Amino acid sequence: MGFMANVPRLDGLIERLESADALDDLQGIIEELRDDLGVDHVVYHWVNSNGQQYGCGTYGDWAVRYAEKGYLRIDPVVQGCFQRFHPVDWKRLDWSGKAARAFLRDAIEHGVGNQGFSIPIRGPNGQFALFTLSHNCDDDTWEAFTEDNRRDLILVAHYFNQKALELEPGRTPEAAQPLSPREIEAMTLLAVGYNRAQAADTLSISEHTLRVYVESARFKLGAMNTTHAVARALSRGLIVV
Amino acid sequence: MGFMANVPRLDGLIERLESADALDDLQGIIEELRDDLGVDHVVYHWVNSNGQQYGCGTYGDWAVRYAEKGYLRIDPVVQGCFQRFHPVDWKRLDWSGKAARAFLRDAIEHGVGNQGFSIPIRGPNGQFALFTLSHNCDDDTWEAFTEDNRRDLILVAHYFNQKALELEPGRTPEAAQPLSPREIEAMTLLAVGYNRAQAADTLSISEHTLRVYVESARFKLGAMNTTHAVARALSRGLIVV
DNA sequence: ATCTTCCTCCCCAGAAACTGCGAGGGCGGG
DNA sequence: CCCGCCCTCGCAGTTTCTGGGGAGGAAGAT
Repeated sequence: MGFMANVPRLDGLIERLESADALDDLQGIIEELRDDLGVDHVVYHWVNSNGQQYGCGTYGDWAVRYAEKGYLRIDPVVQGCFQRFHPVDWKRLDWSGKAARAFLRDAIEHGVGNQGFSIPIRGPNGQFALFTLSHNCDDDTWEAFTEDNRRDLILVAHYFNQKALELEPGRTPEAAQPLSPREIEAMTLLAVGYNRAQAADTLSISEHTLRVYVESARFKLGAMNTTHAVARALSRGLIVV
Repeated sequence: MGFMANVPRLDGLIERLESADALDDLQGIIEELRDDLGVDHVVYHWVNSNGQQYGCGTYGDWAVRYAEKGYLRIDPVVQGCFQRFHPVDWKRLDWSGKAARAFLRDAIEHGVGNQGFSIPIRGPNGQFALFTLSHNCDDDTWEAFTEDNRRDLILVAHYFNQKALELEPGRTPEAAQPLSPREIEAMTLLAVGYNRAQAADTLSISEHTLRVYVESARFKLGAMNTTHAVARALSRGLIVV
């Protein structure tokens, strides 16, 4: 397999993905993909909304350092992809800011390539993941490579996330519990700045009733207070502001 | 051309999608895709969870009736796809329940095919859309057709949604005034359920100081209260919970 | 037919958050 | 050098939220 080849045997890869039945298989598949592509790193990174992370890939100790340092909060790749729909070249992200530059320096020192290409993927309940390629080369080479493989990579990322969703053990049971229509309305109004009286008035119900909805939603979401509940509902995609 | 052909000229279609610069172009592209595929209907449906909808497709008056009747709330396709990641054949959805069956009967009476295949797509800020094919044929034919075209359809749906996101008028990227590091920490802690005392303690500052951060963030975000501010910070990707 | 879930309404007291006032030191840019 | 922004801290009064009760009707599911 040569240097930065096109995605090879896409069919075979996706078939292997579909027949995988353990997270360890994913690690193997991702390493195979890295070798076939000829890039330095391939990483799948699950950004769980409660701060936990799951990932597999070829970053090695950088992944450990990343988690230890809490880089998730300042990583411009995460920040940028979270607001985008399409795959993004790292060069197009906002690397201004002291923290971002320090992060980048640290990353490169720990073996991450100077080039990167990340595909955001979103699933139900606000799930968010990143499928990332990283490599060391010049801009033109990287540009050509990503353009050639963009569509195939989108598909691979999609199937990879599908399998990861299936296999992920931490499928929070409480996340499955949906909110009732009234609860959604109530939470949405609170999320856009209404206080309880205003929200109740908007829904033409008593403030007490609205309170019941909010409490019910808070219970379902496992939240400690209203702000927490609204944050969780937003993170899980149950409401939209 | 012909009956239910494979996705033809995928490259050309995606190129047309990428060069589209108006929502009307999308309507044309979707009609072309329907003709090329040889299916009865192709529909792109933007489901905003606050009740607003945008769609384009070939449903004609059914789309109007759908909106008028508020079918969004009972449509098993929407309900089912919202909880799923992968494309889904309508047969695999839950059609039990009186409302669902009545809805299905009404749909078929208004020209919707007895077969359907819907691809859920999710974008930033909880955006959710459906890309749907519908047709009239037997189960085996439909099964074979969707299996053959699954990957191409996923890609088309992805690029279609990307363009729809670009062209959607309601995209007001409000000046994302950045929060200071301390403000981000404070808002993040509140978003994960801490109250002000706990958050202040965690940051090793006085509760009053924390309050100042929250007020400052609230002002920057144009929010009316803490809950609102946290919701906005989350929506704009300023904090990650 | 029964059971669960949802929607609606009520009271009260304590805890927490909001509003508005003010103050000082540090750090970087014009 | 001054201006603006960030970080830090205090008091007091008012409003809002939280948590504990209870209660009845309507709809859908088993």
